[in-house]
Formats: sequence, C-alpha cells, structure tokens
Amino acid sequence: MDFGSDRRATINDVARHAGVAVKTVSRVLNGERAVSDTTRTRVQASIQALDYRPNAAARVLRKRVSRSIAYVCEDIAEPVQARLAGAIEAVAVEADAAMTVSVTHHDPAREQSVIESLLSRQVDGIVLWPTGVRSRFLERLGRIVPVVCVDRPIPGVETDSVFCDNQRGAEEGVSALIAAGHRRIAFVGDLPELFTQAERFTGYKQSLYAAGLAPDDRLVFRRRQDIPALAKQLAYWQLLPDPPTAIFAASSLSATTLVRTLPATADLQLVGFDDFPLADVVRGGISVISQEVPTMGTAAAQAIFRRLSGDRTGFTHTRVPPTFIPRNLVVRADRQSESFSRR
Amino acid sequence: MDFGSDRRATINDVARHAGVAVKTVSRVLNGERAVSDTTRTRVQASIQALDYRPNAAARVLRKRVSRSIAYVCEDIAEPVQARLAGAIEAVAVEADAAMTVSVTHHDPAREQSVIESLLSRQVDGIVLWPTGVRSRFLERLGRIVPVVCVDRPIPGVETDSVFCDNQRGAEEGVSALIAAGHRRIAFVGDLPELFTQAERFTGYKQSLYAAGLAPDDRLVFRRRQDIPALAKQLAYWQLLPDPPTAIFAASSLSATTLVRTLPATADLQLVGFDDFPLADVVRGGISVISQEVPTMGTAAAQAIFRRLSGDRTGFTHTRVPPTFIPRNLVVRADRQSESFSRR
DNA sequence: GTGAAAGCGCTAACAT
DNA sequence: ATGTTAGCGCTTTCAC
Repeated sequence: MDFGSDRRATINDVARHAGVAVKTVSRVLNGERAVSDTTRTRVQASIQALDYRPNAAARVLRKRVSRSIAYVCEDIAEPVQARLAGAIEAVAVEADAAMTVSVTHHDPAREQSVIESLLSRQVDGIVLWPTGVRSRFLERLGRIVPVVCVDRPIPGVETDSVFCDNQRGAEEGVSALIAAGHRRIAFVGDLPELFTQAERFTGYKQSLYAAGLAPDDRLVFRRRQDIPALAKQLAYWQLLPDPPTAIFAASSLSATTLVRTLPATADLQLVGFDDFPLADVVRGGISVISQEVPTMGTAAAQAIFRRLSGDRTGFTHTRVPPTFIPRNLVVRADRQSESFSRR
Repeated sequence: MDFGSDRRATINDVARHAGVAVKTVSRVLNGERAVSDTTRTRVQASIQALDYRPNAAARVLRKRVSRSIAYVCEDIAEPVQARLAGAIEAVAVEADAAMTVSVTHHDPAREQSVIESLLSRQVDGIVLWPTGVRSRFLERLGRIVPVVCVDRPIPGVETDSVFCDNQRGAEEGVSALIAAGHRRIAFVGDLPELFTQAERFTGYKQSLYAAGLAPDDRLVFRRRQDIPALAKQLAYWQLLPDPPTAIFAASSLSATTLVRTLPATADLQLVGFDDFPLADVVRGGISVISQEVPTMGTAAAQAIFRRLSGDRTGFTHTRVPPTFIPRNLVVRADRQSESFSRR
C-alpha cells in the first residue's frame, strides 16, 4: 500500500514525452482549436502512455473556478433531501462538475461554518436548504457566490429560489376531501413558524373558505408531535359534538405518526403532504400531495450554472407545483346530509 | 449580483496589513506554535479585517492533500445509501474535510468516469459502493488512493472493506421464524448474483440446516420481482401440498413488494432484511433485520482517515452485525404439530 | 500553429 | 520567533 508514491505525471512530463511545449498540452486538454491534428494525436498518446490526469488544484488556482457546487442541507438521510441531492448531482456531472454535500443538522452555527469551509474550497455555487435563521453572514453570502435556496428562504434575504408550491398543494388536498363530502376537516402539522408549514396551513384555510366552510380552531393541531400527543388530540376530537371526519396532515411525519396513532378501525380519512413509502398500502391507501423533487433539484442546480455562465439578471423564484395522488378517496354520501357550496 | 468581483484578499494582503511576512500568516493559519501571542493576535485581527479566507486550491497544490473524501454510490436517493452518506459526512467534517458524492446508477462505465474525475480533483480517499463489475481500472485504483468498499466488494480486488454481516443477519431472522413454530419457510430475494443476496441466502439455508429442516427448492424465489410475478408465485405456493407458513424476504424491496402483493388476510408471517418505513405498522408489524448503517458509515470513513494518517498495514475487513427487530412474531402452537429440532 | 515566461496563492526548506 | 526564496502544476499573456 503506497498511494501515489510514484509521483504522478504532470503536464511537463506529457510535454516532454510528446516533444511539445506545455502550452500545447494545455491546449489539447482544454479543447482549444489552435492545435494541428497530428500534434493533438501525439499529445493524446502521451497522455495515455503516462496515465496523466490533470491536477484540478493547479487548474482551480489559475482559473479561479472549481467546477464544483455545494449542496448544503439539514439532513442528507431525510428522503426528500436525499432525492434532491440525486437530482443536483445529475446536473453537476452533466456539467463536468462535482457536488459536495454538507449537513447542518438544523444548526445555524454549523450552517455558517460549513459554508465558510466551502467558500475556502472555492465552490462555484451553493444550493442551500437553509436552517431558516437569518444572520449577517448569510446576508453577505450571495455577494460572494451564487446561492439558490431550496425548500424555504433565508428570512429577510433574497436569493434565487426553488420552492414547492405548498399552498396550492394543500388547497388541492383539502379540496379533494371537501369534494369527497367532508365538512369537518382537521389540520395536523408541525411547528407553525416553519415556512412550509405556514404555507400549507394557508392553503388549508383557503380551501375551507372557498368551499364556504367555517374554520374551527379546535380542529387545528400545530405542534411538535408524537404518538401520545396525537392520541390525546384524537380523543379530544372524538368528544366534540361535531368531530372531524377527515384529517389533513401537513407533513409526512405528521401523516405517519397519525397512521401509528389511529386505531385501524378509526373512520377517519387522511390526506398527507409529501408522499411516503407504503402510503399506497397503509389504511387502504392514503392520498398525498407529492413534491416533484427531481424537478426541484434540477431547477436549483441549473440556476447555479446559469449564474456561472454569466447571467447577472434579477433573482428568479421558481415554484414547483406538487402532484396530488388520490388513493382510496371515496365520496361518502352519508357525509353530505347538509348541502354546502363546493368548488 | 457580482460574485467576488472585488478580488478576494490573499495571504499577501494579510501579511501586509499585519506588517509581517507571509510565512508568519501561514503559521497562524496552520496553527504552528512558533508564533508569539502578540503577532498571532495581530494576524488574526488582519484576517478578520480583510475577511480573508485561505484559498484551498493553492493549499492543495502545495500540500498535495485536499482534505476531501469521495463517496461513490449507486443511488444517493436510496435510503441506506443516503444514511451512509450522512455518517461519512459526519466523520469528514470532524476531520475538517469535505465529502463529495458521486452516483454510478449501477453503471460500471460511469463508475470509472466519476472516479477518474475525482482523482483529478485530488480526493484523499474514496468510500466506494461498487457496481460489482471488475475492471483493470478498479484493480489499479487502490494503488493511487485509499479505497474502502462498502456493501459489497469489487470482485477479485482486495481493498479495506466494511460490509454488513448478511449471513448472520439472515440466520437470525430465519431462526426466529423457526423458533416461532414455522417449518415451511419460503425465501424471496433479488438476483442471486448479487453479493448481499448470496450471503443472505446462505444464512437462510444454514438456519434451516441447523434446525434439521429440509430445504425445498420450490420455496425459493430469486428473481427480479414485481407484484404480478410475486402474485403468481404466491398462488403456486398455495397449491403445494405443504405450503409455506412464513416468508423470509432478503431485501426491503422484496418485503415491501410482498406487502403490496399479499392479501390483507393472508396467514403468512414475514421477516425482512433491511428495515423500512412503516414496517412497524403494516400487517401488524413486520420483523426485520436492520443494518447498522451509521456504524458502517463511520467505520468506512474512519478507515480512510486511518490510511491518510499513514497506516500502511494490511487490509481491514469489517463486518458489522445487523440487529434483529422482532415485531408481532408470535409462537404459533398450531404450527408445532410435529416435533423438530430447534436451536 | 506553437512556445517561453510569468504568476495564481500557498507552504516547504532554509535562512536569520 | 520570524523572514526569504523557490516552486507545487497549471493557464494567461505575449511572442514568434
């Protein structure tokens, strides 16, 4: 075991081997046209013979671009963030660039430190899934390197962005429940201060409003949740004179926790935001609003490369509409005893 | 928008600003001790004042190490591979290194091309989830840079490795079924030529053998699978004079496809290899053998850094035992009509 | 179409 | 404890 102990060939070695100047080798490497076919062939043969690989560090030092983009997210093990990584990587390799992945674990301090490290490494751009905490550092970041925010913005800081159209998605899901005859629809979500949660809640209320249904604060649960907390909430709902017949779960965590909490026989229709594995199976199939993750990742990475190719126009804000996947959503005649307006 | 147009400060600027030589700044940057406290403080102040960030490219060019490791996998969106990425990244940041992620999509040609690109970028080591196809290139790779294989080896090539103990895991799962009174246990797996599948099948047979149960080829299904194919196989099994009462699914894909295929009422006990979301819920809870992904990722990344810190001893081969998670595994008295040996 | 020389920003080697 | 010089491997500039 003796990694690279035999000094790797440099451009000088290739030039000597081919009997040309280094600049000529450089021209071949970079596909510049001002090289005769014979020279080019000879140089390429020498490259082969010496197993030469250009030293990216030297090239970066000289050209000041690294052909590498960074993806900074909260948790690469989380399915949506992992799939986004796949889409970004695909665009990167296509552009002959590398993708580094850094993880913040929702920690603003770590967010700053990993980004500092990336800047030191001369990354050409950053796809950022922000922690959602503003800072002087993040305010200036966009001046140093192209930044595209995904999932949510940096509060108070404008960057290029690619978000899911959360409100529209939620509207679609809740409207489907209304169309299926539900009039009492509960909302289960995460902390209200989260950007995506706020948008989805707005969509929920908007759909109720459009259908002429009165919102009811008692049907809204927006807290960090676990099975005991949800069990308690469900028990409370059952005691209401007019209990909910359906629940809109504003995150896949909410939806899966509900699945684990609800008795198998509970007569409650579920719609969830974000698809999740086996959503097609549990409780006879749960309808979901599914984010178009590949589309979002591709758009985010392309936004970076657009900036790199010199585009200095204003910020672009892309909203990717999610897809509603109906599953086991049957119209329930018994729930339509009262007439009400429907979209 | 004008990324970094104002030339970024260099070590020269800092030296001038602090009134010292560049080498002194370099010493402060690298934490060398041979600097007086007063100079150090002054240099650090200048670094702050100029918002100086060392240029990693120049450093890499000079020091010949990049403090970056590569994770090359088949599909970063796949849960196990994504979680492994998280564990590797954690070790990397701890070592002040970056992690790049490259994806092969099971394509040996792409595997080679992404690795070539990484070598050009001077990565210090590679954690490789191989496509499983041998090549001259991969044979030589270990001579150029430290390589740790995860999940499976490069056929015919020895490297450091961190694998799941597939056989032992399968034995544990099948033994649990036997202990619960099952005598007719079917095997559902992916293509037999896959390394992990072969090991898990060995474990399955070994458990049957140890319990004195006769293996039955009719109960073995090892093919690329979908719902129609599995439905056909299940129908066939039901027609046997002695149909299986349990199934060992050798991958989470097999297990989830079975869940989608089996009628809800089917009286078949399932044990799966690899945990999967909602395995605790579907069919009353499915027992699984769960890989210790964080342990594996940490071990793999550490193996790289061990090599980087100069360890040139022989290859290490780490087998991480998976954990059996019993769920809803009841001993079925009616299945114990015949006596048989049990471990 | 090709080449020589300078220099990107840093650190190793060798002063002092 | 601090400084000077050379050079890592490449591309840029400018010659020819």
